[in-house]
Amino acid sequence: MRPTLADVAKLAGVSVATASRALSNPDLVADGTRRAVRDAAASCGYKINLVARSLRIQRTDTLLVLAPCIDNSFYPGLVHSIEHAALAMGYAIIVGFTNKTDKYREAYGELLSAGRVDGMVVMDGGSGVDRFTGPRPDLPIVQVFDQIYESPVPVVRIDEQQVADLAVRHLASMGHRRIAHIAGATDAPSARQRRNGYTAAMARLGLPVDDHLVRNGHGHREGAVEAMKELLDLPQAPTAVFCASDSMACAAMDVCRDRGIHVPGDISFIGADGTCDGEHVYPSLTTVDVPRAEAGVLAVEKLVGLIRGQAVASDTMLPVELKLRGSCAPTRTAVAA
Amino acid sequence: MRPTLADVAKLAGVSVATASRALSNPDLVADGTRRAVRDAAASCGYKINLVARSLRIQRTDTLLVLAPCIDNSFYPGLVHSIEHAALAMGYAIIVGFTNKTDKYREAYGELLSAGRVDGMVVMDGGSGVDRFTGPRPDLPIVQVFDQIYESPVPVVRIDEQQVADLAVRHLASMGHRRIAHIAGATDAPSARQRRNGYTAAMARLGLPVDDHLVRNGHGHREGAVEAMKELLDLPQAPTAVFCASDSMACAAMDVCRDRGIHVPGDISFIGADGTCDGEHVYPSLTTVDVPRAEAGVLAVEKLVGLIRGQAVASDTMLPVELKLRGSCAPTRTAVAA
DNA sequence: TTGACAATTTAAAACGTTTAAGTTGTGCGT
DNA sequence: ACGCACAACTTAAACGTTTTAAATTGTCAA
Repeated sequence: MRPTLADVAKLAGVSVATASRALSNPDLVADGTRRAVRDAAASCGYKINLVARSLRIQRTDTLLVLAPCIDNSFYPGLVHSIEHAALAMGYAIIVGFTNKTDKYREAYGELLSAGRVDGMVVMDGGSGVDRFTGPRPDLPIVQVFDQIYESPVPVVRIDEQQVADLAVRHLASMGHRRIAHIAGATDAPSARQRRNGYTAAMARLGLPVDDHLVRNGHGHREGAVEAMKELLDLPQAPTAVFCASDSMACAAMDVCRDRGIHVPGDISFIGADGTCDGEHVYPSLTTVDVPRAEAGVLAVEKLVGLIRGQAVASDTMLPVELKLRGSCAPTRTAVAA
Repeated sequence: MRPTLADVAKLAGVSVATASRALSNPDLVADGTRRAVRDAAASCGYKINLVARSLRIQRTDTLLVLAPCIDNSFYPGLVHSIEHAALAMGYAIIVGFTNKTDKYREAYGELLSAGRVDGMVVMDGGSGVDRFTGPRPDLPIVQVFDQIYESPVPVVRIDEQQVADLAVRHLASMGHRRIAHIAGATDAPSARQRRNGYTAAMARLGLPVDDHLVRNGHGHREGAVEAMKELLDLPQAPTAVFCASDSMACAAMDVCRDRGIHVPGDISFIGADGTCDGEHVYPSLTTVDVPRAEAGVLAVEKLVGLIRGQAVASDTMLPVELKLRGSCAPTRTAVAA
């Protein structure tokens, strides 16, 4: 059997209370006692039982991080920064990948409801606000990017409209007028906002908003491939495409390569998210960078504030910026002019 | 305050013991009582406190999964299968990314030592057997692919020598004789074994083992880029390269593209791991596929067996297989012949 | 009416820690 | 010599469950 504090206490010839203090609150005991207890603990290989500790102090010092999936390269960096920030603040983390299914969402949500974690960072926009029956919103929860819970559950996010605006304006500045959009999963709020942002930006610039130029890529490669094929088969194909994610942009560029269409000579591409996906393709992908690392750190700080009962800003909006790489070029007419 | 079992019991007019039974062991109480307790629980929004439960039953029904990093695309699929298998067997999981640092390894290892999880799946070969001071080896631990703990801590793995053998034999069968190897991180046992396997396979086939043809890619893109440049600058460059991982192979192929060297016309590439990395590059990467999904499931089954005190096989070896794609071609001389 | 027996339910202990409140002992000022 | 402050330690309660062993019911046969 594993030695408990009682064993250590007996070994050191003190009470359990003193043993506890000596190990976790050393200032409160005399030097000699402290040493005796520590020696006793070491000699019998004592390890604290964190479950018992948590029950007593009513904290677990653990956070739950809920991400949609592990295979999308958008989240690793985000999870990483959250993990780092959490550990620095004395919290362990549990990462849960929901795979965008409610079954998993609820399974992990239980951990918060059942007190196994002190708070939760949700990054999973979810397939429908109404269907997600997560933990009660008055528990410590912070959302990142996509919103599931209504205000006042805090959120750290970016201006999704601005993402689209930067992308479209960049393409327009290079002379493009027929700019297409390959949209992300329709049930993700951020994808819908990017789509709206695209339409708004086009209108603002006086560019024709042709419904045929907006295709649903469903947020994954296969969808983007399909969408791109449709775009290329149009009577008047676009000269530029704004994709709602880098992975879709890469897939769409692959379609062009297969058809012998040159990027960016014949057609320009711009992605969004700033993931490493677009870094090692040819040509490398120009994209709108999302500050994931900052978002992660801010989310943790906010969550810890919430847990400690402090007041926290409920809505934080982070700036995005264009990351220029090699997939965009001026139109032929613009070059000729 | 959150309602406890005592609140539910009072509300239902029964004792705490009966309330507990009604909720977690329904067969042991009368129908009416069961209904009364359930109604009471629902009406006051009772949620069980898993920490208290764990303390009492001396189990957490949670497993720890230790992966080296989240950004390497090798692990997501593995973690995924582990997660799935664990949930199916009634276990929750905590995924820890060690980033290959001992600080993180120890931080996560504490969770096992301190009883916050029932067992651990380790996939982190680690930067040195001796430096890793993880949980005691007599706790329930299963290793996947890379070995940190000595036998008898069980391991699920593949024959790393066979990985190299398949790769080299495939290239040789296409007429290649000057076959180079870009090796992985020197401190990872699996990388060392692949390297040895390469040498052995070359020797077995009677091919010249030239020290200049073996380069250390350190397991990451940057290292592979450096290694590939050196290989191309050799007086006699190789006609084929076996890379210890897909990501390194992709990076190495990028170097060739930048230099105008055609793959597979001028030089052939074969990777290892079977990740999606090599799927969407051009040309797509021929590779030696590692059965990650199976390994994950087996590891969990083994771990749960260990936790339940059953005897488990200590060493399971899984077969690997060649996954043919587009990055290998016969040598010019082989074609001419 | 009584005892035996099964079906329910309950009281109380236990899991391993932390901590409020209480005890002891020492030194110091008066 | 007395009381007092203070340091050091201990006792005991508490956290919220589960479960053993015991108690309470009700039923039925003798």
